[in-house]
Amino acid sequence: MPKHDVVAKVAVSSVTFAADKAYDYLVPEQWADAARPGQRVMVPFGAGNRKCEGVIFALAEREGEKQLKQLAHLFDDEFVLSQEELSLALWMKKRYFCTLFEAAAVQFPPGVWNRFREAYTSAGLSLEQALERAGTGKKADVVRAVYASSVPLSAADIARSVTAEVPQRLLSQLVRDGILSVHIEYRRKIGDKTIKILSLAQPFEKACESLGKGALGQKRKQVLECLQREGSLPEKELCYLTGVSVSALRTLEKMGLLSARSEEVFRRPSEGQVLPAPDIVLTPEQQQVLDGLVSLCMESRPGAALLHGVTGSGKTLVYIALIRETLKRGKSAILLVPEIALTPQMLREFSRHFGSEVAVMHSGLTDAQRMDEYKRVRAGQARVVVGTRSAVFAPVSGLGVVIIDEQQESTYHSESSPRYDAEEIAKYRCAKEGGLVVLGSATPSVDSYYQALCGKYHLFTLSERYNHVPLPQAVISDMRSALEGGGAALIGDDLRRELENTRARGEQAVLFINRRGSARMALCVDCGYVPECKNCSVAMTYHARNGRLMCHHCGYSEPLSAVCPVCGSEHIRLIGAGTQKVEEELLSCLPGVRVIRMDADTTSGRTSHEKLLSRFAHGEADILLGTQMVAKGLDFENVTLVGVLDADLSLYCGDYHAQERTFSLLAQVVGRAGRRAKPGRAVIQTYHPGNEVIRAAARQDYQSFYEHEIRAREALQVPPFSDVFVFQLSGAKENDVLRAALRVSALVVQAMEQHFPGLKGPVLGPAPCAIVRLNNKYRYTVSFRGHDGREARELISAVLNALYAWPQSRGITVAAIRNPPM
DNA sequence: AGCACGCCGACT
DNA sequence: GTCGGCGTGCTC
Repeated sequence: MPKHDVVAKVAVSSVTFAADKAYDYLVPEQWADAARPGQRVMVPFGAGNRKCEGVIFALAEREGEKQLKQLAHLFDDEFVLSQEELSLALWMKKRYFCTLFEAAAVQFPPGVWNRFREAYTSAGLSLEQALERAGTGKKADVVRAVYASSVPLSAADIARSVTAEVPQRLLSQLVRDGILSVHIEYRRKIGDKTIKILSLAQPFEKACESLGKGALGQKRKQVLECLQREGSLPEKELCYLTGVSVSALRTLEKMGLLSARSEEVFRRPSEGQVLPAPDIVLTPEQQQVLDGLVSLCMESRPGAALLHGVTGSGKTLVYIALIRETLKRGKSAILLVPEIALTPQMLREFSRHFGSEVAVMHSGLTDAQRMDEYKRVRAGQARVVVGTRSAVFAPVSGLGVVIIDEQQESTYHSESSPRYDAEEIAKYRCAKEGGLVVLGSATPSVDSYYQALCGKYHLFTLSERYNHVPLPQAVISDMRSALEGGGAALIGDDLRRELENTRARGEQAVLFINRRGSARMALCVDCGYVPECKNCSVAMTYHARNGRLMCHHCGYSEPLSAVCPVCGSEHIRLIGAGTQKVEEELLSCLPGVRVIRMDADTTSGRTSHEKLLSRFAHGEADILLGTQMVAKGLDFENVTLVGVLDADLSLYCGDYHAQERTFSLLAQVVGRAGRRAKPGRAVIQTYHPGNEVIRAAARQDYQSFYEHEIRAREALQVPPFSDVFVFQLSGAKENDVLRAALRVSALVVQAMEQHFPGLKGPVLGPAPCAIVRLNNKYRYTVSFRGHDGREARELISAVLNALYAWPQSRGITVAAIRNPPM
């Protein structure tokens, strides 16, 4: 009997919130010296002892005689969370109501979690012996599959090869009976990110011969036809165009009808051509802000600063100067940007200033690249991290400053568990490490601005545009008159005139269409039927490029039918002002105009996006037309006109963020015009020309927007005056979800009355979410308002635990969110 | 979430 | 008689 006395407290994946805690495992002697807190492990978990990933949170002496399981595997010590990171995970569990494992896992570079798998091989018996021991039925099939394979198979491989579900239990039994053996296999080192390009392996006619007749044959034929037309296509693209699944393509590949090759898809911005860093020349105003920020950094408890700079005031230059100062003091810096702003131009800019000191972290990188960057940061080779939301966890040492650019963007809130807010994580880290949080924006969130005015944040303002370029002159164009004149024109007279003038001067224009308005739906004119997604309660969107109706939420698609499935009518029309329709209208009112369209139809890959932009930059078109994606971060010398086609569409929807979002979007779009020498103009088309938000955005007048909005917030008692807590419930059966939501509501009321007298106030809901059914799950919310603090968090934890303890909550998942974005 | 244990109906 | 349906309780 070996002496085991070291116990590891492990956060285990696949544990639900209800059962979440650190589980005790014995550390086998072979690892007794190697095991450390923060290390990744595999553990047997649950009745089936299925192998789960885990993270050691602590090591302890064994106490009591309780039967404990052993760690199954201790991973290498390449990626280990520090004590601080483990503490952060504990804090995140309390704050975001996630599991310990989830909170720990986000702090590792993504690739580390899928570098291994459980692999099954023969235990060395002959096939006859093995079959005899295994018996008949499914077990025999599994045994045959594994024994026939020359390479180890994962559970998924086995399931695929016997074309049936294979429960873990069955595999465990076969291992226990000495028929199969299992080991953990590190997969081949992650290579460069590639995409799969498919093409016909045989001449089209010949390939068609081997297809079946039925529906399946038809679908396959479509794939072949598509390739015949296009030559070769990326796998994803082929799925999009034909609506078949990836696995269906794999089958065709196996049948020898398609051939595949790999192509590298993304390259790190090359470090070879590092240009000398240009001198930073700050305006007096910028210098003053910089001095203020730097002196805050010097304080022992720096806190947070809000940098409010109008569009074009040169915030980026201040960031760069601030980071430089931070490095000089021997500290590190993190700059967070919204996904969309992370353009190659911007990265190049940072490389020029900081060279190899910059590490980039965002989802466009391959896992291997992210791990490399992670290692460079941890080793102290890169002390400047530029990245999106998750870069806030970058393992820098001596954190001097975290800058969050365009701080109001909702991309800083994670939408899946752990639902963290990067800004809060930044504050937590800076509070521990003595760093400064800088929130930068042209249109700060109302909440942050309020905190700044209260003195909770230090407020800095950049009110002059860099080089004194004047703000664009914005015109609000009343579209109601266009409506009266019959026909719902998309381009009003004001905008048309401006477009003509701009074109006559040889300058360019950017037109922006709200995403909500760009959706084109199918409609049966006779019975009013609108095709909905079969998984979600939303109308499907028509995509001209593949002629299919697609669901933007779950990815389901079907061909546009010429006949109404309800009444049999053939009068199916497409409605909605898609970018394509706008393009048609542009061409008819400005003959010969050159338009580049940017939307889901024209930009499927990252490269096509960039290609379109560079074509526009080179003057290959007069007008760039697109959805949100044209609103941000673009900076073209020759663009002097910006048009917003439907400014209202995001105003009157749903929650209390709508006004703020609309203002921010419009102000950014308007700010795009005339950023250099030439003066800019903007036309905002709206059906509500008197709306305060739109008028303020046209003037780029944040102050008056704020004054207006803060009063509304006070009246509604929403942030910053009160916090909003939302329980989001979802499940497959609508009645069950509703019942659970009612239960949550009752539990909250009860808890308030009995244990949390400090929290009182109306409990709202259950209310259906905007999209009640999403991916075949029904969704309801329950919410209440109150001040955030220990009490509120304890109440939520208590309610969640009580709900999970309630038998009828089976099959229901609940998330609790404080002040949800969007 | 999985998975096992347990208790009821339709099959060899 | 037993294979397999899904109700309920636990996971070191």
